[in-house]
Amino acid sequence: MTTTPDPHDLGADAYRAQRIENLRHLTDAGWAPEHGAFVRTGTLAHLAAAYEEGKAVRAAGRIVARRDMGKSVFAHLQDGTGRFQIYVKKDAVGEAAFAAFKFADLGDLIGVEGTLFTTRTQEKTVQVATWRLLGKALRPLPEKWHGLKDVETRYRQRYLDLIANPEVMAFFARRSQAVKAIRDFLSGEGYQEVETPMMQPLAGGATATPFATEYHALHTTMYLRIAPELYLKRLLVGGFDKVFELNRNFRNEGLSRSHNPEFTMLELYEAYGDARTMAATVQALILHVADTVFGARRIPREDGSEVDLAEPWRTVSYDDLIRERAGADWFDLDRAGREARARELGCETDPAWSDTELTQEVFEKLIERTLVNPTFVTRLPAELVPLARRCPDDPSKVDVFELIIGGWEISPGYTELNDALDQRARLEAQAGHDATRVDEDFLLALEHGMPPAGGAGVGIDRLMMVLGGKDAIRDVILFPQLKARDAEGRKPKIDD
RNA sequence: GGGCCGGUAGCUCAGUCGGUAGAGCAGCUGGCUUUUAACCAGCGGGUCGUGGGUUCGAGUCCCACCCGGCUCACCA
Repeated sequence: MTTTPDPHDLGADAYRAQRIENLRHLTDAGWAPEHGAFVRTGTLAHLAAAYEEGKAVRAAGRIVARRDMGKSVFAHLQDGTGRFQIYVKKDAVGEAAFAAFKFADLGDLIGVEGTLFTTRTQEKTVQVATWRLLGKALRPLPEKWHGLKDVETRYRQRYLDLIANPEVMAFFARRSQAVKAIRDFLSGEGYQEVETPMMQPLAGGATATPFATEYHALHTTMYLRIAPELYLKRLLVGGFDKVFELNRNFRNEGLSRSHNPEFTMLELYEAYGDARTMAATVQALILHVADTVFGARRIPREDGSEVDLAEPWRTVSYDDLIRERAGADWFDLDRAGREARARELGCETDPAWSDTELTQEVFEKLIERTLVNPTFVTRLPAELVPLARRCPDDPSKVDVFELIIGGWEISPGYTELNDALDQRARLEAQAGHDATRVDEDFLLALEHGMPPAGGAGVGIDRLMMVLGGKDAIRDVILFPQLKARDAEGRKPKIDD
C-alpha cells in the first residue's frame, strides 16, 4: 500500500524544510536544543506579578511573536499562564548569541537569563543576557491575529487551539480549578472520595447501551461502566457514610452538541439523607464552584441570554410545570384532547405512546429548554424513573429531583431505594426474560441491609457548559470524540 | 438518513457577468539597537476538496462523491 500524504502537508513541506535548516544552523553554532531541566524564576505570569525593576530572572516559553530591528529583537514568550516580552540586544548577548537568535523561529521553545526592565512604552520586559534553545518547532504556528478558527483542527489538534486561542487555555484552566473546588467542597462536607470499577461484568445503574470489551485472561466480556451507582451503594452497605466518585462514564450513543460518549460524572451518596438533603448539597456545591472559580453568579451565554444563579432556586413539581405550559386542565383531558392540545402547541404525537410519554414530549420540547435559571423539577412520574423510591402520598410519582440550568439537565437526585425485595422485583422486571442481566451480586449486598440514603449525580461537562457559558460539549472537553478518519481522510465504512 | 451552509497559499479570508489566482499574517533576502498587528524595500509560495460533464475557455455553471458545521430525525 502506498502512503497518501496528508493533503494539508503538501505546502507545509517548505516550511518544515526551512525550519530543519534553521535547526542545523543553530546546532552548528553551538545552540543545539538542550534537554535537561531549565530552572525558571517562575512562570511568565509570575514574572509579571512579582516584577521588580532590575531583578535577575530566568524565564522560558514559546516564541509567539518577534520584531527584528537590526541589532536588536523584541519577542514575546508564551507559556500556559501568559505572555512576557523579552529584548535581545546585540550589545547585551554578544555577537554569536545574537547571530544564532536569527534562527530562532516562531514556535520555538527557549530559555533566557537576564534582568527585568520597563520599556519606553511601559511594557515589562526581560533584557536577555543569555539564551538557549529548549525545543525546536518544525511546523509553523497558526496565524497570530485571527488565531486558529478551523473547527476540526481545533478539536483534532487541541494543542494548537490552546496555543493560539488564549481564552481556550483560560477556560480549561478553570475547568481544572472547578474539579478541585468540587473535591474540596465535598471533603469539607464530610464526603470521602472512592474509585469503583470502570470495567464491569454487567453495566448497571442507568439505562444505556454500554461499550463491550474482551477480557482475554478470564475469557469473558466486560463492559465499560455506564454509571458507578451500584458499586457506590455497596459501599453504603459497607458503612461509608458520605461517599462520592468523580470520574468517567461511557455510553454507546451518538455524538451531538450535548453528548460525548465518555463524559465526567460526579455521583454522591449520603446515608440517612434523601432527595431534599441532596438538593441542598448540590445547590451549595454549584454555588461554591461558581463563586470560587468563575467569580460570578450571572453568566452570559453565547446566544446573548444570561443564566442567573441567584438564590433562592425554584423548586416546582413536574405536574405543575406541565399545567403551566400545556393548560391547567391538561391532566383532566381525555387522550384525544391531550393529543389535540399537544399538536396545537407544536409537539409530535404518536398513538403508540403512553399518556406519560405524551406528557414527557411536552416537557422535553416545550419546557426543559426554557428553564434557564436553576430549577429543581420534583415528583417525576414513576414510569420515567423506575428505580427510585415512590412518594409516600402518591405512588405514581417518585421522590426525586431533576436540576435544570440553562435548559440542560445538570443533576438528578433521588431518595434511594433500600428495600432489597422491591429492588429485586424491579431489576427482574427491567431485565425481562434474561436472568443473566440481573446484578445478583448487587442484590446480595442490599440483602445485608442498606441505610436509607439520598443520592445525586452532577454532569460535570454540562455544569462546565453552564458555568463557562458554552453551548457545545466539545468546547468543555479537551479531546472530544470525533468521527474517525483513515489515512485518506475518509470516514471508515460502518456495517450494519 | 433528510434539509441548509461551507471546503481557495502554512493560518485568516477575498475572488464581480465564465476570461486563465489575490490580500493580510507567516516564510525568504536586505535595512533599522525601546518595538509591540513594528516599520521600509524586494522575492518565493496554489491538485481552488475529489472525479466527471457543459464550454473556445470553469475557482465560478451542471452531476456524482469525499470532508466539516448547523439543524431535524434516530438513540438515550
